[in-house]
Amino acid sequence: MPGIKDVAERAGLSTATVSRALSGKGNVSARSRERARTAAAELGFVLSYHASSLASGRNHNVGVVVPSVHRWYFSAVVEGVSATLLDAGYDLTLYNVSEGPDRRHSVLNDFLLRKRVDAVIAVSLELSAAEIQQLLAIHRPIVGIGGPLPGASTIRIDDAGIAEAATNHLIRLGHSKIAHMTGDAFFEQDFRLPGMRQGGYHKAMTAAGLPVRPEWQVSADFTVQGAYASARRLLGGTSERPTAVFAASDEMAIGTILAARDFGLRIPYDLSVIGIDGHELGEVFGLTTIDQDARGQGALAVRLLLAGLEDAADGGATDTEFPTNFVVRSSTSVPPGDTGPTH
Amino acid sequence: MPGIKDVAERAGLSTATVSRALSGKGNVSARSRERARTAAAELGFVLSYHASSLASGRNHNVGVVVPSVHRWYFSAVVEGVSATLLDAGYDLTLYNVSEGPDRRHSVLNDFLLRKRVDAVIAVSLELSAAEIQQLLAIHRPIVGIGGPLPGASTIRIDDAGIAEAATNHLIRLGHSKIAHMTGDAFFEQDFRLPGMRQGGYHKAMTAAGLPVRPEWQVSADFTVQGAYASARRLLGGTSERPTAVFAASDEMAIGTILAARDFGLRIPYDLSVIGIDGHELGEVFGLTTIDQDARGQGALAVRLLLAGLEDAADGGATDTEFPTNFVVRSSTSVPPGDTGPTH
DNA sequence: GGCAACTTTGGAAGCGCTTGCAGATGCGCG
DNA sequence: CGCGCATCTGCAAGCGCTTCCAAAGTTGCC
Repeated sequence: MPGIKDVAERAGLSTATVSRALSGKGNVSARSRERARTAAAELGFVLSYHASSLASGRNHNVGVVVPSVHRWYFSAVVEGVSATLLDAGYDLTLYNVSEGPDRRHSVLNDFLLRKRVDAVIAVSLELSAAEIQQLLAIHRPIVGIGGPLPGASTIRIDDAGIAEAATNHLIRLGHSKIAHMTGDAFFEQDFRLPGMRQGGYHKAMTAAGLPVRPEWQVSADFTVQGAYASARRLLGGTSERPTAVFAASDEMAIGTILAARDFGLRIPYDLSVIGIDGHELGEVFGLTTIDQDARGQGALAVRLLLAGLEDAADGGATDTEFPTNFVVRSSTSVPPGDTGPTH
Repeated sequence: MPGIKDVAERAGLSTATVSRALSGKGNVSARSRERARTAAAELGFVLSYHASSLASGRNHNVGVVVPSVHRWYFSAVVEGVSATLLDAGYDLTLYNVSEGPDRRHSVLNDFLLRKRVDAVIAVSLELSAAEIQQLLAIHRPIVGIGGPLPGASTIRIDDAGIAEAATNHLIRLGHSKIAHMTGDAFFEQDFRLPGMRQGGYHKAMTAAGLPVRPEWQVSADFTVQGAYASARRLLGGTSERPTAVFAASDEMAIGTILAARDFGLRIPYDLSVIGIDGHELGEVFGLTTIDQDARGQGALAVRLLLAGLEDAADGGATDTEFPTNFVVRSSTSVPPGDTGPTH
């Protein structure tokens, strides 16, 4: 493998000049730059990543910690992160910690702290204050996607607000018997996202003077299959059936629709369903939802990070609210027996 | 940040001994090892990744190239890869090349070749002979998952065989009007997987003396929504309707089931559907399928790779066939009007 | 008890770059 | 024409480890 020395020799320059020429930093005459470039190209030379990282202290590598890349939201975020990072010439080191907190812990200690990454993006992961301090202590910017990360920059959507909006959409259509499907155990590790959305639902219901019936509060694990099981219980039970369901995610909304179909309920005539996410499958099910551009969130996270790395001005922690987009399709309409919206 | 020197000083040893003690390579007395360990722990010392890589030539990092981490199969493989790699103390650098061939190309040149990774795992990506040579030339073992990669080790399932088995399952139930949904454009970049599965279908049909009707050969992009659209055309068209559909993936099978339901077809009474994958949603839909353990494939790939790296005995290219598992659920049964299997 | 054969240790030379520093070169202007 | 300043270049000192080599310490055996 050719080294920078070989290039220098061939170009008739010193390694210092070649290094400057290829990296674009420092003053180099056009002639030298050209020579260095052609020599490098002719030899098929590529900088040794480790050598330059060691010498410069920069890695061009960011660590991404996600609960599970096999889930819709996280993989979408990772795609956004990946594309933006690749464009900027950065590597992405993936830490998929689906095995649980132990894995998360060891990843932090054994990998992230080993000076391999310039920064870390934590998706929907709640790090302890101590963990954040560790990272900040070694001057690694952190950005969290999906919730507050004390001391770090974050990107999040207005969970409470959109949940309220979703609920209000149903209320405005004339519904009063509105159930809510929220998240459960799996998302304990996250930023209490289910709680925030639930809060928005409560707020809207209360503001409209509607009862929040306990038997209409169900939960699932944010998957279609989990929601399907929960929805069967909700809709097939002996208690009165709601006329609308607000699910905290599109996958859960879809699970609910599937369960409803099993009971012969027609969507939206017998049951309105609304979700949150902007899942690709939404279209097939005609799902009304609030689209959060997960890829866009990932891309933004990277841009924030890189801005911070380049400026070196440690910018301080910022908290960015990412915009969402209400998408009305055919899974919501007026309640059964109703003739139109309340006004 | 403490360096190995600080540890050596504190432990009253040389850096050489500390290095050996911490890495476990070379002979070190129990006493020295203990001292080095405690000193390191007390100082919160972690090896600098780049420095040790540079000095040793080993990276403890493998590159994983996938078409898109947002798709079921790839993300499952990545999870398997990730878990196994993390256990072995390796980093995983993710190259998500969903933006197309240009991205794939630049990734290879700008990243993989920069000596950053010890090995690469390519998932369902067809690399050109030249690309493979480049990687092999710099002594980077490659393993491909999902098809033949000339010169590299591969892991794959018996696509033709399971497609044949799936088709035979339908034939044995008494079906003769069997449609096939195969993949399309997106998978051009892959290992002709659709073609292999199609081949198996053809073989089974022909062996049973059944016609392969062109109007029953449809294709989609391996997604639920794509298959849904195709299936609507297949089932809602004017031509005779098949009594069974063999879809080349579970997601496409699910899309087919959804479309069938739209037409009021009952599964499996009016239409049998079988897929391939072992998708989590299979259970909700009662989908009969052939389970390929995607996570397991990822894990195996890593094990092969590490074995190769450790032995340094460049093992040569191996081709491993990964076992699959037939899962019969409720989406397949005898054809309408039939009373039971043929024997 | 002495010698060969191990085991353990430290010195020091890199690994392949980047970058501070100082010298060389070029240019504008009085 | 000479001086000052800006631009370009090369030398050499690292970056923080690993590992070769030789020296020192142990052990076992005849």
